[in-house]
Amino acid sequence: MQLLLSVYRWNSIPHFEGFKVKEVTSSFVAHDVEASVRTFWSQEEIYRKVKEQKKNGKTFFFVDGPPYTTGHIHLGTAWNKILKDCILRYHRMRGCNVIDRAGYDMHGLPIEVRVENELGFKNKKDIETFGIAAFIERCKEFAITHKDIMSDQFRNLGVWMDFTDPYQTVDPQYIESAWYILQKAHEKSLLEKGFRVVNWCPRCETAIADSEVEYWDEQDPSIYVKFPITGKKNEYLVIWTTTPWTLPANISVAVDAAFTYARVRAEKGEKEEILWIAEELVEEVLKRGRYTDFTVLEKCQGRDLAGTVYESPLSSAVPYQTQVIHRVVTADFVEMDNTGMVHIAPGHGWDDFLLGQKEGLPVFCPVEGDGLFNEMAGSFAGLFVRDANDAVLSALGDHLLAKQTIVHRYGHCWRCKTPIIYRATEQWFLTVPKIKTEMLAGIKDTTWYPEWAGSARFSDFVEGSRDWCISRQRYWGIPIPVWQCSSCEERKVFGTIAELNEAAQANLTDPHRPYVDEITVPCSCGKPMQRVPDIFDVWFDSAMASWATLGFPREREAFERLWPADFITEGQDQTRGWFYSQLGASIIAFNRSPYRQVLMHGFALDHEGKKMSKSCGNVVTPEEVIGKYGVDVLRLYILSANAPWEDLKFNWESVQTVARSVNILWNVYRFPIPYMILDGFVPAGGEDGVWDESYIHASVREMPKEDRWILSRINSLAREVTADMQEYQIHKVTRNILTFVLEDLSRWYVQLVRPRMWEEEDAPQKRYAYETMYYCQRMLNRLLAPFAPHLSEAMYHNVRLFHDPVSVHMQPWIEGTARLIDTGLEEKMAVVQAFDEAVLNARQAGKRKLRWPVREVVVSCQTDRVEQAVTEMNELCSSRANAQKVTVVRGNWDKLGCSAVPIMKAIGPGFGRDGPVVRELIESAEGPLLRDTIRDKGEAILSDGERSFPVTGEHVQFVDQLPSGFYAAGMSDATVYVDVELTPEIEAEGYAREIIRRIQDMRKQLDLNVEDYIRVDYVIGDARVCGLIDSGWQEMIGQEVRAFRMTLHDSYEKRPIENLWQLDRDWDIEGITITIGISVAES
RNA sequence: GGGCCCGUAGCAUAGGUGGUGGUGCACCCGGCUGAUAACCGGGAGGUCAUGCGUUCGAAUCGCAUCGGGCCCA
Repeated sequence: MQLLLSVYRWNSIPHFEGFKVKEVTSSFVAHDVEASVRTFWSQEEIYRKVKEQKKNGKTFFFVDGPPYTTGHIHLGTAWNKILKDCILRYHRMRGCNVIDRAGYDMHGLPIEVRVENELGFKNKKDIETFGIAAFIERCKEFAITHKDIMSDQFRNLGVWMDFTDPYQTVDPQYIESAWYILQKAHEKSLLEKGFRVVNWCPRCETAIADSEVEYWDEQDPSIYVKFPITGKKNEYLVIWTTTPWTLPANISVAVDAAFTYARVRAEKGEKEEILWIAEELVEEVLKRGRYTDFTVLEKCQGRDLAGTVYESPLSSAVPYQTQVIHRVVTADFVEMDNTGMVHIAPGHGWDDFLLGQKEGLPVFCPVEGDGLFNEMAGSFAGLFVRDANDAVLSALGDHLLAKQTIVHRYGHCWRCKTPIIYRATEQWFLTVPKIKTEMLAGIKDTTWYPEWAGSARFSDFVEGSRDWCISRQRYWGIPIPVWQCSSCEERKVFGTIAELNEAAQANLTDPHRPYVDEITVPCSCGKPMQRVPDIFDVWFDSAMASWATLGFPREREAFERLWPADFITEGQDQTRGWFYSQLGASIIAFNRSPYRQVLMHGFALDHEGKKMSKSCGNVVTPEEVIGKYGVDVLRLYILSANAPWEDLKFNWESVQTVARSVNILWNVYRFPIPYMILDGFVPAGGEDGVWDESYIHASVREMPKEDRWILSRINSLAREVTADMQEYQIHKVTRNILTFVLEDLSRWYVQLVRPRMWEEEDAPQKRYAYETMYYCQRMLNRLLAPFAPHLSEAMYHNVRLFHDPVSVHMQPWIEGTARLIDTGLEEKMAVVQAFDEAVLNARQAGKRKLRWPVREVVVSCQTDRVEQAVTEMNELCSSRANAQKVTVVRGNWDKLGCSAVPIMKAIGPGFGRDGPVVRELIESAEGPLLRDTIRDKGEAILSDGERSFPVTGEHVQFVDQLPSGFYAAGMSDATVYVDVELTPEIEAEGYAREIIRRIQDMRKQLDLNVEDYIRVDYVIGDARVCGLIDSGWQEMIGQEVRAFRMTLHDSYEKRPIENLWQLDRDWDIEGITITIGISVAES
């Protein structure tokens, strides 16, 4: 036997031409491995070469959902790109020519706000003063530098997408794609200009989308206000609001037609008033107003109140209010809370506005874009709306019935966090509801993963879609390509820059503001047409990504060949974001869904399932994980932790577990390498430097069972993994692969082939082991490549032959070869594994270490399955169990006795005062005989010589009695019995193995080379054990530990004093002290 | 307030079409020591969020409640 105690230096090992496998580090150092792989990729331009290799394959058109260029990625962004990367790598391995152009979302308010902060700006006037051109150049610079930073971060995740030429929403060509769609919308009459109430940020002075509104709790006044009814004395309608500043714009009061309202006389000390309040709420409202008593005078339904005319309580402060005829109307959104009457200001609320349209109410909005009241607001002019609340309250005077404060969710601008207001303004809209049917059909034409993401969630969302306000009163964005005549109603929508240049006789190249604003187009009426000043909502920008990334409309060929996208994947928040905007735009432009398959993924949350946020301090960054465990561990963790569409609850412990699995993988990989190097192993057929599987296919029939088994297992694995990939069950895929590595490769196959690996002769058995192991490595690397691209590359790189492709990522995917799969063998091996576990279990019960042989293991089995497996694999079973023989018996084992235990609970009532007699009879009966009798005849007659007692199954239970020295353990459908009784022979071998192990350990402590010989001098004080070893085991020990000379003494005193050993120490073996000294022999 | 998803041992995760809850980590005990700052085995640990219902029988089906996520209002 060959000893392999020290680490080989690879350059000192001879190797064959064409295959130069190297020794590898003893544990997996992620950073070194990943860094060297990264260097290899960039130096050898592997990504480019892989794409080159696949360029004639079937195209797989993927569209990257463009991240916003904030400049930093978080765990969710990392997940998103890792998911995309592994799917794209998988398709490339399957031979696809993958369109993998990355994209970036680079316009919009977030960047404007960042730049404003950098420049110390407070509002829009500062920007105008600074100059729009200078400002947007700063925005552009910000977007581009941050785009580059993010590309580097993505590359560091091992993501292989085209980051050298990403599509960018700021490119003129991209902007044209947006113009194109607006032109289409215009042609289809889906573009409307309208006066509407929108979410408005008074700081940014622009409309913002519903999706840009963030809600959180805010403290606001909660007031009850009396509106005097015209022509009645001292009689009021009572309304409730949390926004006093909207009262100057009050036009109406809404009631529910079916609610009952009460007219009550309310008393407060001397004072009396007549109030209208919803009947159910009277008491509560009056309590808040500190009224002392009330009487219900009259009741009526809401519909009867409609038409009632009232005065504004602010008419003296707001002159405009005196011109308004305020009346009560009915509405379906009124609820039975507060007063049951709703204050309506059509200029300040969406519902209010719609109701106003329906009822023909005037839209009054005395608030400017900066949130200040204008002259129309009378005495409030110049005040900021939220600051005007107090002024409004005092102007209400006695009309204020009650005032409290309330904490409620209120909307804020997502960028600057200013509380938003609702404001009626002129905006541009896409009338999405008109294309709802087509959108729903588009959803059905798309395959969704999971299915409910489309059929339930997204469909519901589209079902409730409203007009989309696409205009923003800002600077850094795609200008809306609408030119309007200054004098007539004429307007034009341009679809390309060329079209515009031609119409305007201009030479515009950069279509951004302010350059595009300078272009005027002559109108047919003779007057110039000017561009409307607005830009697009930034959410609109990415809507056309699927064709903009192909250069459409400027380029047509790629679009016609590739569009729509084969696949996209984004987070669940994009249901209302990118999934929606793309679908809408695509229906407008082409009347079909822009994607064929959509995978909706989850969010990255903290370990408690809470959102990660800076303020909570629970943020985990990708860099942190990479710093501790490396990129591939992060990737494998994130991909295996849960299904893609479920939220990820980040958990460091689980990351650690994945890291451990990866380390075991690394160990499995490096385990055979020293032996292969030593033997100069070259895989069969590899002499020409290219490996193929033909040898395995040709030899599989001759190979040992365990080799055939692992070959079968890895091919079964490939099949399962391929099937799961089709369904994007990536968590199952990665778990399955890691489990295979741990259970099948590391814990089983490697253990089984170990002895074959260290055989000295060039035996066919060893060759098979090498070939099998080599095959597994090559296959496993491919299966791992999409998920752990660095690790698989590093391993592949070391075991590939000289003319094999240089990268594992150029290797084809494997789907599993049917002829290598032997499910029967896999099932039998599963039985052996269960047997192995049971034996270890029984040994433990019998306190017999695995190192000590046992005489016999008996398997009593209930099924053919176990019987066949243990019979056919008997040799393997014996070797695993370290047993001299493994015996299979069907049914009960005849040496198994049983003892009868009386059940007194049944014997007492059954036999009365004879109970104790029966008990003794049962206890002294012969167990097996009694058991068989009761089994066969239903009862047994026990007699004490005088009387007989019929005993049945209810009186007695039977307990197995193991023969002396045997210990049992159960397994599925069988029980194993292990005889741990010692014989001198077994004991001798046991001690010999114990001694060998100690000497090996000492060699390791001395850091001896494998080829070094030693001298051993040892003392066994126990005369009997000394005798056992001396009776023929010394030679075996000597061989195993590579000793020239073994000197054994039966007492310490007999040791030659003059000898000094390089290492000399006492060992306690099974309670016996053995002293061992070793030294290197000078040959 | 509404839609969708999720809630299984300390933590994480399996459990189509209902039939006595598996696995990994951590923990405790033991083994191994020619992959070794590794590895293997065993043990303990669960009101399957809660309640009600359908059923001979529910983690699995239905309804309601609570908690979490995304989205909408």
